[in-house]
Amino acid sequence: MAQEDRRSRRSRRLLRDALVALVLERGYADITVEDITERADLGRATFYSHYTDKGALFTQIAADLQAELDERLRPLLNPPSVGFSGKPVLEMFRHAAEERDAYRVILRGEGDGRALRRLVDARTAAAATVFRARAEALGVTPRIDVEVLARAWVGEQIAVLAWWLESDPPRLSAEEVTRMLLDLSLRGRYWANGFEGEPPAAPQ
Amino acid sequence: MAQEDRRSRRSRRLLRDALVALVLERGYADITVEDITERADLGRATFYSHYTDKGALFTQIAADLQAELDERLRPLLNPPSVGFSGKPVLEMFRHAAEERDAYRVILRGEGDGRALRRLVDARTAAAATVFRARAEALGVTPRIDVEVLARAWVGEQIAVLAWWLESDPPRLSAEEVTRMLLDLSLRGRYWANGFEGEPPAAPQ
DNA sequence: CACGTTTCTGAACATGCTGTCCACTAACAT
DNA sequence: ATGTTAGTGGACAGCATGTTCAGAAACGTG
Repeated sequence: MAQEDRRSRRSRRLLRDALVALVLERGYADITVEDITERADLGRATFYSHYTDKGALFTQIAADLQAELDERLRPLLNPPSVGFSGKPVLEMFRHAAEERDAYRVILRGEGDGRALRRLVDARTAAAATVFRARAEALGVTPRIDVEVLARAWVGEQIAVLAWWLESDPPRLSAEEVTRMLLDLSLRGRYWANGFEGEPPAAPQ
Repeated sequence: MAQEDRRSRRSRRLLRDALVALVLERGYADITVEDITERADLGRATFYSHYTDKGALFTQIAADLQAELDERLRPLLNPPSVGFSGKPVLEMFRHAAEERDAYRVILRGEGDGRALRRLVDARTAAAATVFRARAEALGVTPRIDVEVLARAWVGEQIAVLAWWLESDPPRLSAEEVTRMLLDLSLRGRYWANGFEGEPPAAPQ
């Protein structure tokens, strides 16, 4: 009743780890299948018995990560609440911290950026849905196009996350960064420099 | 006194255009040097008399574009003004509209995302400088870390720009999108749904 | 433990792209 | 008209790819 042969699991894990490590060191394009199997201490033929090529392994890694993130965000996005708690953002940052290297690979846009685009598109779609639901619940028409709103919001998150994951050691905690992101996003940069005393309280 | 042989200019331009077109069609990784020269209607040997490899051509394209953008932004960023006019953002959007295909290639993160990262880092550095100068001129301490502020602001711009360049035909003009971006960035999403009546006027 | 099954492995192979070289021709600037 | 520079096609070795196969090793199970 075992789900899979232990050797297969081991090999896949080794190949995955080897690819991530090598991409961080030398970049996706400069790596050969043999580099990967050498680092993983496996025969080259073993690679091809698991994946059709380097791209397939990379795609799998990205897809797994994406699925894991979606899984963790699901309970926070469903049902959609009207207020912005910032919980999904914090959860993404925590997930990224746990899977730091894999995230760095993807956020660097390795592999022609397909994986990154996929991630951004998924988060953007989710954000747009929330914004639309919120506008409808409040019976208002957003002064800013929802698509622009969602792209900007996700662009902000991803850009800051990418920077945060590359800084070593991190000057700020996940909680601090996401608090800033949420604050900035809700209240705007206008207040960011201390203009006009205390800014209004953020909504719940 | 001619700066360069007409044939060289012609070949470089043809190779450049061919690469950009092919990358948009099939993606950077799937393209061979022969594909490029075939599309450009040149001999393969000609390619190697101009560039060492595919990456060199790509890097050159990205560097040229970057230099052109920097040139156009220089007068708008120097000297740094205290207020946010949004002019640099609009100028970038206009430049991108003129060089749409080349921008799309770079913003998709083709070529392992190096070119995109370079672009983002340059704009982030410029933004951070402006933010710091502004905070100092006003004698205030920003409530949000300047690095986070700059990363978020540039991430917003780039994400929206990438989306805008891919939409066809564009639903919004460059002026409309940049106005939204500036508005959003200055006043925040808190007001974006029509909360609390009129938001405060943006600073000059 | 003993069994049948699955995975790993190294070697060999054809294929395709790379980057270099060269001799020849065409296009150029003056 | 002339000397110079660029483009061309062909040939070449080098390297990574993806496939195949038969033997060895590790596995799950009863």
